[in-house]
Amino acid sequence: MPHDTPHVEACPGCQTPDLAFAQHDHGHCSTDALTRAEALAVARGVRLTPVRRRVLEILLEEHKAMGAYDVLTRLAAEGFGNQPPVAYRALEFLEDQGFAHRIRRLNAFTACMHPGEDHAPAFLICRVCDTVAEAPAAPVMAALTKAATQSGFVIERANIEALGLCPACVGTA
Amino acid sequence: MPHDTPHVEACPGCQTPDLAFAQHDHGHCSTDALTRAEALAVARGVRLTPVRRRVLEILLEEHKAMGAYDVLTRLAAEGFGNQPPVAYRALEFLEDQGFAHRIRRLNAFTACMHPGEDHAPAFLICRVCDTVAEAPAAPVMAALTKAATQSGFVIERANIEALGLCPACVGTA
DNA sequence: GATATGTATGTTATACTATAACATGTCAAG
DNA sequence: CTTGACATGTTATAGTATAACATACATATC
Repeated sequence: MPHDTPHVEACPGCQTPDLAFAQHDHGHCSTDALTRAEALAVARGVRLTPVRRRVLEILLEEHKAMGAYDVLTRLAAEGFGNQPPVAYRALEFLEDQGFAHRIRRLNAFTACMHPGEDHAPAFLICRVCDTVAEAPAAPVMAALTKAATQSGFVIERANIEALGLCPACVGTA
Repeated sequence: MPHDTPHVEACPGCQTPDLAFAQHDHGHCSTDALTRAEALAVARGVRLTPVRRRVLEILLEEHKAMGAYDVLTRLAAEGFGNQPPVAYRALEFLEDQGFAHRIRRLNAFTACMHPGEDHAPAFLICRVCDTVAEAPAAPVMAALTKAATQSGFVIERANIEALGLCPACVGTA
């Protein structure tokens, strides 16, 4: 088991929430997330095929929310399919496996920085610089689950997305 | 001030979260929400014009999430404009004023049942019967705000949407 | 190795969602 | 009565997503 240490404890850029917007060694985050995804795919018996893997790499490289058509453009330039379903299918796979997240507010997708860890992602979207941060949302999810349970509703998936101002843009505004 | 009593305390269908999915006197909810919206519009100096008002009525009547084009179809049938911007503008106004909510997961809109009350809406979407309930989410929002604040992020708006099974569909499945 | 089966991808076409841009109308203040 | 702000009408187009079917590729089984 090559991943005894959770990513959040090993990655300086992810260690604390307040660093989520700060500069950090993203190369480390990327390779780590990819390695984890590969291991998880094997463990689950699903196939991280070339297209799927490449899409994940692209999302990791860009390190920002990308539209399906942005991803598709990159894929096409590299000789993969150039029709929308190619991108959407790969993105759907990645989302199903928890390797990427869909940000509905932006009609966009972003790589998950903590694949394999059971986490409820909450996204903080800066309306000025468009930066997206994945915030730790276990308490948020807990509160949501509680509210749902009181109604007898069983949650399977949740989207938690906040729009506002990131630290940098709060300062300049 | 004609609205000393919060809607939630007066509406049997909204009083408790677990009734959100239950049958209730929706006619009451509708007229009440509309009355409140009218009063709020006056108080704020914004105009609840015929189109805007009609869109809100439609959302209240249907009592479910509607796509912009669904709304547009109804508007067109009633002699209002029949071009997309007509519907989108009215819906945007209603959302800005807190009279309606946008559910991004569904690309749809729904009337707010508690206009004027400062509430953070969370939506519980049943993937079987497509019913959408607006759950009380103050604790959820509090947790989200806390997480954001730790990053120095300032939240202006948030979407909290959960997909799963409503009480009725949990039973049959 | 041939073949069957499930899964993944290629491809065409189209459906659905949303907004830009500009013209026209309406209302209320000065 | 005209000016300015806001609302609506209208045309056109941009952007997002999926249905449906054909083909290829993997693995398991005979």
